[in-house]
Amino acid sequence: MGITKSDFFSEHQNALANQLKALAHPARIAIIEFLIHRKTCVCGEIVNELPLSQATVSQHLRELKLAGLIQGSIEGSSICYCINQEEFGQLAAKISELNTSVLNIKSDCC
Amino acid sequence: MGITKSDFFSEHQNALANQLKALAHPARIAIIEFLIHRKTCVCGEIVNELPLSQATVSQHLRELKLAGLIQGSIEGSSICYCINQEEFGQLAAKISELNTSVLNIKSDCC
DNA sequence: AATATATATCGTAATATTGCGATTAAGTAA
DNA sequence: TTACTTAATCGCAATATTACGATATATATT
Repeated sequence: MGITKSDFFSEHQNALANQLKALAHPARIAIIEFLIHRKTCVCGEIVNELPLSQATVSQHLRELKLAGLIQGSIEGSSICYCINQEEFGQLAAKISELNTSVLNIKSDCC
Repeated sequence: MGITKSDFFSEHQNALANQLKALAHPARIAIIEFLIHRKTCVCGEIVNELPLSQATVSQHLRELKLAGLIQGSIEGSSICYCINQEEFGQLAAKISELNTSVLNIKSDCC
């Protein structure tokens, strides 16, 4: 990302930016949508759903996991992934809050 | 961002990823929050609010504008910025929709 | 134990982002 | 016109991301 000056921004600004960044890739959105579509935990099928190599998919899963948006548990020889509903809900709530504030703005010049 | 294989993902996945990416930086969140806090269009003060150079802030504003999240209009010798409430609302709605679907998942294994 | 399957990690090349100084462009004021 | 102000753009260096082949790890099966 280049030299991001995180130190100069607030904790919540950095935290929100990090979670949004985790979601801000088509492959990772596709993963989330797949997990949503299946409505349960998904074991070992995600790689086949994406037009990317196994290594790359694993990396994307890792980033979603690091951001707390998904979680995985070992299930036999494969790994089950599901969305962390709590975290995802909190992220959605933050965006919703921002939007509520946005709706309070009376823009009269732009 | 490296070689992102946008071609292999759907239009809406790429579009959502792009808007999220625009928001996924602490400086750009700070800009949005500043515009929210002021509750009106803001002319020529944004540079002073951020711990970044004028050139860098201008770049961040450009990215937010490109993503449609803010808009600017020339006002004398400076430029007034405000949030594009319509676009921002649509982004928030998409996240909210995703979250609604997430809440429908019954995760029983993770 | 040996093999097969599933996933993570390493190493690396290609590309993108971040940040800033310097410059440009365009309006305002003198 | 000249000087001042404000914001965009250029060019570049530093750093981050993306993607993948190769390899490692860990469990399951034979």
